[in-house]
Amino acid sequence: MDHPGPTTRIPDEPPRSARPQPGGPVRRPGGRSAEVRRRVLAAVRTHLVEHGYDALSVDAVADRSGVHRTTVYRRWRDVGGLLADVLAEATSDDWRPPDTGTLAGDLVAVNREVHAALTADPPVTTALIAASFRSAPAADALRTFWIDRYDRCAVIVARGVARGETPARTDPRRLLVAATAPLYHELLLLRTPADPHLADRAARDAATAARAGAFTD
Amino acid sequence: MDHPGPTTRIPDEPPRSARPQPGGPVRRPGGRSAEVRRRVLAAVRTHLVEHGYDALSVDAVADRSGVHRTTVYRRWRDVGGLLADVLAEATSDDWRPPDTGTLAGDLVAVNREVHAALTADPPVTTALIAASFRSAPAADALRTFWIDRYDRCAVIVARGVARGETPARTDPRRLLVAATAPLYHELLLLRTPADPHLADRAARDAATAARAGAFTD
DNA sequence: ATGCTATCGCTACTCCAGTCGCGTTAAGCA
DNA sequence: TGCTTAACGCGACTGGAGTAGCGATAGCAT
Repeated sequence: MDHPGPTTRIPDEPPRSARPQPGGPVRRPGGRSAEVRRRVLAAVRTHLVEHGYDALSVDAVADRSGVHRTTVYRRWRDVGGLLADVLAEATSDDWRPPDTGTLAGDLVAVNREVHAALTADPPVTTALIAASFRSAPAADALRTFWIDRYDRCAVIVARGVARGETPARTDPRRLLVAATAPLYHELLLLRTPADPHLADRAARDAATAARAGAFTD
Repeated sequence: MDHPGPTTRIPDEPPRSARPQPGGPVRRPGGRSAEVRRRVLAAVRTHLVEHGYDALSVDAVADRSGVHRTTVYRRWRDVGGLLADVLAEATSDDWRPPDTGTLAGDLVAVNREVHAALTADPPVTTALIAASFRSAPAADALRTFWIDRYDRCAVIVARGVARGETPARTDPRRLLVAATAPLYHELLLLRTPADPHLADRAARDAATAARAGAFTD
């Protein structure tokens, strides 16, 4: 599943105030509004890397980005809104689930992406999930994202059915949740130290279950 | 797994200030300290029922319990500490995992308890989990609780092995996490509406997986 | 009954999250 | 080029989370 992961690049922070250029006005693609957004989101990512989620605040982001705190409150409402926007910026509309040729392979690939997102630096995904318990914008963004991603991944199960790897009546979402839920549970709720085999094991356990007829009524 | 559930009884809130009784001093079993604790924890539960987790605060609990806010901060540190103590009060040292005669039956029984806890009123468990992202006392209490409960449930898997329902090499914790994680994932992270069949399905899916040799390396 | 200690209550304080009103400025359009 | 509007900056404000110091009181031991 597509989450912001370690390959998400942090763009350089632009200068605090753009200086007039020789020969013409300062160029601001997307207008002042877009530049404000770029600076603010860059500040969120940098602050997360350096200080973690607990230290993330609207004031901290405003100070680092040079955008006034009132503007940040006005546009993003709270820390959760900031994180939701960082996620929105980082995720790709054209993301597609992996296609490795086997159900287990696809689930392993998805779980590796989820694992990478949950252990990434900056910890955007874990921060957004934590924020979702306190912030409506964060909860909304997360729900929307997950609905979309679980929908897109249904094709993994359809391929499995087509290959005869799993019964035709397999509930796709139920299987996908079974594959991914242990990662979220272990890393976010139980807070167990990251186990490099966790993602693959959970995926393979789910594939074994599917083959055996689980996830069907 | 033992969570405070709908059967947890809310004791009546004692009067704000105990009045001298005819013929002798006010009786305070456990001393003033114990009475303060009873009143504070009762206030936490009542406030959760009436206003939910978002409205829970140290000041609200102090007002409702008649215990000074400084005392509440001093003893419980934050809202998470309050919720951790409510959990401690409600959980039973002698809880044992269910023993229904089958692996699937045991997992279903555990999952029903987890489901009851996650959908209970007052929502102590969900509140504590939400608070654990912000409060060290809450995170510590939850971790300790879960380590204990997953350990105690290992016997469910041992019985399954003894009955020949699952291979001898089955990893107990991995199976238990696979059975319970979808409930937490759906109800707390994905926030999907409570599905009466969720608990049973997740449990049976895990039992099917175990029978098929999942959760072994 | 008295003294000591742990616990609690009280008030004032700091700091931070969040908001408001108003002026400034960027940007688009006629 | 000028006007209008949207977005931003600024400073002041409110309310709530959290803390500190000190006095009062409950409870226990002598």
